[in-house]
Amino acid sequence: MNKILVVDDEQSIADMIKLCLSKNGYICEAAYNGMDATKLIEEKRYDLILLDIMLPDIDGYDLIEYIKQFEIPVIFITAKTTISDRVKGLKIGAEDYISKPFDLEELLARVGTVLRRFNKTEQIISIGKIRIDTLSRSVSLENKTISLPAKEYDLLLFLIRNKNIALYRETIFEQVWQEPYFGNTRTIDLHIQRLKKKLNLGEAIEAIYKVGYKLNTEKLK
Amino acid sequence: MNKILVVDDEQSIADMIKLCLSKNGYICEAAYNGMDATKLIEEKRYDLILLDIMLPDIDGYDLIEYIKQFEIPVIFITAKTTISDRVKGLKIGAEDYISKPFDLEELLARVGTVLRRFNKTEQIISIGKIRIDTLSRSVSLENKTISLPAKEYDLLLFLIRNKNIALYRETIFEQVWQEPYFGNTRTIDLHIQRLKKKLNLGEAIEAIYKVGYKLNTEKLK
DNA sequence: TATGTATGATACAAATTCGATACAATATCT
DNA sequence: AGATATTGTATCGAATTTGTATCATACATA
Repeated sequence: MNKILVVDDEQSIADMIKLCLSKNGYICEAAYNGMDATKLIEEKRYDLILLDIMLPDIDGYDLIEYIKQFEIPVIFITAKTTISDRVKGLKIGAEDYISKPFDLEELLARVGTVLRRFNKTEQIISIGKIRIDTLSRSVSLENKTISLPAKEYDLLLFLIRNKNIALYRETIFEQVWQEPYFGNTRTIDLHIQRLKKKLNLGEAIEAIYKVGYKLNTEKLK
Repeated sequence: MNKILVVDDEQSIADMIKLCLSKNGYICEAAYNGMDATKLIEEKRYDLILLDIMLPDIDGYDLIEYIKQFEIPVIFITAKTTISDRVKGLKIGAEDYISKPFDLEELLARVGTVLRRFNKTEQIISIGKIRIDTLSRSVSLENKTISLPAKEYDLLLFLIRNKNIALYRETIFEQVWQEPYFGNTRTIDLHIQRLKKKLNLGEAIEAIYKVGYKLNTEKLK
């Protein structure tokens, strides 16, 4: 469970975000001004901070400077959308930014991405003889390091996080490739084959005819 | 089978939603005002309620308060899209909201998500000696895994979800094959036969002369 | 009971899918 | 830039699924 702090002086917005995140499996707290935020950050270990740059008492850019020492990733929430603001935010150390008014779906997606990027989720995943270190993005099979390119790694992680679930090609593509799926492409199949070969998953990754694939943990050797 | 109540004073919209949900495997009823809604909610056990907040006789926010005691998740349908409305809706206990005009696909997706979140969808379906895991898309008979191709699997699920109901070939075809039915084809019969054979359903799947088929659970061994 | 039609059974043909391989296009690194 | 690695497309063939055809049998109804 990841802990997230929302900092926004517009209480309604902070609460909405908090509610949304809470409903989606995060532990979430809100602060309505900069001072409270700093106190909370010192007290607790957050995995991510959502920060409105326009705060009444403290300048958001100062606050992010302060947060840096704790090595907590930050997503900017901002009404300002000029390029220069974005640049300033990102330059100064924000991991991402999102402009008001925003879609909660979008927010969730970004939160997920940043948390994953910082591997605030599980660090070591072991399954069968495969071991994944999400921090270093390295994979080993029977203690021998296997080098996996980005897409194959992402696909593997997705399969493992959804093990024993029949996954439609569409789902796989949209989650791993992050683009809409129009069918009639063999890209997924190719990558599946490569994974099977490299990690000896010939048995465990089952093709589901006309549907997609499934990682069957019972067939792991 | 999930039961869903749609509450909207715009009768055309309520009916459209009802039709859409019915066609997609939900049991759906509609209420066109708040009073009728409360009566229905007391009578029957719904798995989900789609609620327009702008009702003529009862305030939507009051209605949701009333629904709380039944622990039924609610999705707001709203024309209002201001942040403060969303906040109010979510704060007060709605699981999600969807703004008019909305896409029926989107509605279906959200309905599915909320039902899943509340574990209202059965992941495991057991019927007689047959057991289906809808997540892994696997079927077993007396604990032996039976591999079913896509169409047969879909057909089986449809029969089970509509057990003890006489199903017209037309209905079966349009639901399982998702294309219009022009008759004069034996496709369904074939698939029925294959299911019977593989799953020992010779008795239970009854042919209804000139109509179609019925899965009779009383004749399950 | 006779008759026309509907369904069951079997065989077979058409269509689709998926694994394998080769290779071209991109991206990354030195 | 050149080399290397990654990523995706194209093609082929085997296996599977899916649907049609055919014949036998069962059924409803007159």
